Amino acid sequence: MSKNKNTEQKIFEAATELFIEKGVDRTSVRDIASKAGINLALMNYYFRSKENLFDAIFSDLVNKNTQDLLQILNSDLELSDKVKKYVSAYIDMLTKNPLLVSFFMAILHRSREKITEIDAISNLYATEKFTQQIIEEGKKGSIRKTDPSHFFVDMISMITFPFAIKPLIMDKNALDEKAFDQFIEERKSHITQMVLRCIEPC
Amino acid sequence: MSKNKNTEQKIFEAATELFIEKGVDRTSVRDIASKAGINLALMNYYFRSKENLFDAIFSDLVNKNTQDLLQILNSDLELSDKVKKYVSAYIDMLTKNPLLVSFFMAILHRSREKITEIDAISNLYATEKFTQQIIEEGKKGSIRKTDPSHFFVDMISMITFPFAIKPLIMDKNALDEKAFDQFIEERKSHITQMVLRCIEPC
DNA sequence: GTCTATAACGGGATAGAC
DNA sequence: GTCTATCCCGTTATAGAC
Repeated sequence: MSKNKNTEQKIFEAATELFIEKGVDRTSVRDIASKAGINLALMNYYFRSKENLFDAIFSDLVNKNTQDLLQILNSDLELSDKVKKYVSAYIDMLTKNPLLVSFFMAILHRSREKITEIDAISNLYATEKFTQQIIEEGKKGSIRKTDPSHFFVDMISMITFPFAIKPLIMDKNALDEKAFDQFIEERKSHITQMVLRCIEPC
Repeated sequence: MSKNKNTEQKIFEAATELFIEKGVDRTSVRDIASKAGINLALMNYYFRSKENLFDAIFSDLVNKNTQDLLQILNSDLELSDKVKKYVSAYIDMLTKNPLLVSFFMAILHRSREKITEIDAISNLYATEKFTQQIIEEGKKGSIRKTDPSHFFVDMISMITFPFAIKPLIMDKNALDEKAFDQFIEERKSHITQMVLRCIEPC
């Protein structure tokens, strides 16, 4: 945006947008150079290759968009407040970046061999505190005994998957962009109530 | 497999496997021809282009793998039996084709502009009968009043999403293939119980 | 650091013989 | 129908001048 950004940053940002929008394999380095307003040789000067640039971008995207969410999970909040806040913050983040899930899924298919070697990925599931909380409250009896793995998978499935299939949901229910956002907004309380109801003590 | 298969079929099957395994954009027509044991010119003789071949394959994959599931949803089964059977059949299908969700998600990112123009896609949500059932049972009071759109999205999210993030689940929980299948198998009853519990009358 | 020019390759698609 | 040969284009990456 600003003219004062250095070249490396301009390349990085242009590539980020294009990768998310068109996909890595359908974005050429010429596209990137053109969007960044520089020559394509500079791309190779700053990043050694397209794949290298992609690795950097992907790690950055993961880091940037998961820090706040992780902080919530590992906070000292009471469980139901934590779930409510997590669901809401997650959905807000994805609403601001509506293609992020879809892009991430595409990468998970494209690069599944190397995906777990990316350092930033462990950020996605550094949920020890949250896990412990569920186990301990289960022991205390304040919630039903719950498998934290399934519980976590349930939550992120219901939060993120609708973004991945957004075009299908819009088509099926004849929604425009605004109505889709409304549908997603409804899911905040829907998901929260749902997962909390299922761990209520018997 | 059999030597008697005609060429068109051999191309179709080779391409299907490669597309699912490596992704459409990372599969070349030379890869396809080689795997099918024919020359690449034949690919263009039978299908006009790679993109055309892909369209045919994608529609076929959707049709082939959703018919049984749709039949369950639109059957006369009682709601809780229907959900149980649907969840189980869906998970069985995906367990047999473990890359299908991931591939489908990648396509949903790659081809999201044209995805809803594909005829076979409407198969995915021809769920009128199921929808009606939820509304009517809600009115009768045999279940809680439930928004069928959210209910359906919840179900397919919890069923399918774990397959899309399989490498992450395996890494986080230190699972091998067998343990992952076990985790998925557990989800059959887990998901069924969860969604049914949430529509129990108040 | 930034550019132009180009190398080196692989891609999809087609012509034309058989 | 099936093949070989080839076209033509876009791709990533690099060499080398400034």
